[in-house]
Amino acid sequence: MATINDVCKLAGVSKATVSRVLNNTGQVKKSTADAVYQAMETLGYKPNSLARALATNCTNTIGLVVSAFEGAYFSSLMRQASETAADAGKQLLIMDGGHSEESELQAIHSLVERKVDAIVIYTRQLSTEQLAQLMRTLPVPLIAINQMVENFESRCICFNQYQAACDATAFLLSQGHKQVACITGPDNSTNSGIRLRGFNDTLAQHQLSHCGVYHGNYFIQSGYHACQALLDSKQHFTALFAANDNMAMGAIRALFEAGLKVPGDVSVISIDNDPAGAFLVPSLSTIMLPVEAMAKAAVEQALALIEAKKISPVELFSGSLIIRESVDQL
Amino acid sequence: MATINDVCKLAGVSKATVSRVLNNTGQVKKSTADAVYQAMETLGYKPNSLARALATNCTNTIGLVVSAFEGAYFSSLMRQASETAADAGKQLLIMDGGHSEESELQAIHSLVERKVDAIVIYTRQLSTEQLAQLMRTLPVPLIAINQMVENFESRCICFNQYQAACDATAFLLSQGHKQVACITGPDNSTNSGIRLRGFNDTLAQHQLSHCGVYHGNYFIQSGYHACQALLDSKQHFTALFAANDNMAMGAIRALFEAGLKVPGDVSVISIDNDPAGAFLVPSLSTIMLPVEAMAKAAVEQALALIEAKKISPVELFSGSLIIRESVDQL
DNA sequence: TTGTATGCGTTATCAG
DNA sequence: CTGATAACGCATACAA
Repeated sequence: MATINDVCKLAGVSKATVSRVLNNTGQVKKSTADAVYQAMETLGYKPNSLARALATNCTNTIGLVVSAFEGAYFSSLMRQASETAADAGKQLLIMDGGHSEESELQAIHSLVERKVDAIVIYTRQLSTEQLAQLMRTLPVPLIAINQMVENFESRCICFNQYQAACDATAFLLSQGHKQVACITGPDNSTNSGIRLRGFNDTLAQHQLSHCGVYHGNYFIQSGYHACQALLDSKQHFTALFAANDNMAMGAIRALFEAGLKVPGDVSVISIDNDPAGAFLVPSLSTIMLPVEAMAKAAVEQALALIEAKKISPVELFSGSLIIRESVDQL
Repeated sequence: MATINDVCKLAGVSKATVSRVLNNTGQVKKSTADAVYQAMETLGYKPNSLARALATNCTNTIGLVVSAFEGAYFSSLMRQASETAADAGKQLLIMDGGHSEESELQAIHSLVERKVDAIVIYTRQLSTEQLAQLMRTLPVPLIAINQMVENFESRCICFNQYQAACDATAFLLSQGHKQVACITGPDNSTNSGIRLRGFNDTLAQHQLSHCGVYHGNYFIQSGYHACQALLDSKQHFTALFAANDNMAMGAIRALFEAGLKVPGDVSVISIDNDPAGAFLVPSLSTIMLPVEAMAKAAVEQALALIEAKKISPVELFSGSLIIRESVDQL
């Protein structure tokens, strides 16, 4: 591995000059610049990013903490974040936040130790208080996806969870359903609670109440098991609202195994718009969650904070209803 | 951010001593060690990983290049690689290889510049010659998943693609099917070609030939479109072999839209064992691809190479048939 | 336009 | 057992 010193010798100049032509900083005579380029070329010189980072205190890296690698949601999140960062000449360092509060905190601190320039986190474990504290004390900007932190609104990229749940539920009601069950996320999850509230509030507006609420963990198996529990309860229902597409898929399987047809016997709607949903049989009605736009916004906000630009607040992202086959009129 | 110098002053010792207690290298009197610990504690000192990496030429990071973030296959790959690396005290730096040869090469070089200790790559673009050259010239160990490179067998983690395709096809034939079509991967992909060969060879062994071969790109949409093309060809077929679960899902949707029942009219089998396949209606028969074991093996092999241990060759991983509902007897 | 010298935060090799 | 001091590779203020 050739270093800057090797280039110096071959080009017959000093480190400072090489550094100048490397970074286009300061004036360099064309002829010497050419000599330097020539030397770099023949040596196959690549600057050592570690040394550069140590000297400049800037790694050109943005950290991303996700709470899972599985599922279309996180795939889209990672892809878009990666592309947005790349477009800005930064790299994305993806870390698994694991499934506990400690592991998420550890992931953050690990990124801090690695001197990333900013951190974007999708958290399912940290409270808004913890996030507020981190935003206050961390040596680098922290952007949160899907958590609203008071006094740090411009660092929060949020989706209108409540509205999405309301829209999904309202659509079921508009199709004549009056007996609606729900599979939502974990008991201790803020967003899961909000979606549940949207569901219940919408029912209440129509003088209805739910036919059972069960909790899953957003994975497909949990939807399957939650739906089995729902069926075991013998509560009659003609429609089901699942808090995400994966759980809806699991639920549809459980309904099928119970001899129930979708949407003939039970209509199903959920949230996310996993691309696979369009190809299922029946295809899945859902609320489109603009995760790519949110990921892009999160990284762009992080980039702005790195540049110490004045950060403009971010819009609240909202979903839109996508009607497919899994919901039928009663 | 407290540095080692701050710790020095507070503890009243030299950098060397602090470094010693930090890394458990050399003898330190218990009392001074305690003083150093105390100082680190009160200052909240965290060693700067960049400086450490610059001095030791070791970043404790392993690079992983994937060719997509989407799909259960890569999710499992990333998760397992991440966990295996973490268990060894290393971090995983995931990079998108993009969809071209150049972008894959760029990802590799980007990781090299970042001084990762080793690189694991799942490539769909690089030829074995290119990989051989990289393995020969790169300053860090390179491990390839799903490509066999001559003279570097111990750096290749491979799946028996051929056998998997044979097993899948043979199962269809064993169920009495004689008119079998195929949706495989891209035309220029080695593995796609191998799977196709396994398919054709197995048919030939039974004096049969295929009822159409179409190419997709492993995404669900491509399976859908490939199957539509197949249907448009008016070739009659009672079974379909798809090179991965995603394309099988897309194909099933296309069959459904054409009024064909799975498995009543057409049986479908594929390769991967995406966890979602078990929950589809009908559930998907497939060949289990042990991607997690392979990811683990890849990272472990990388770790061994970093330690300059003598690397033992790696087994050829093979699949196993998983029979579910999507295949029926003729 | 170019070179010198210093610092970034560690590790590691010496002496003491 | 401990402390100077020289790397590691690069950026940059200051001189020339």
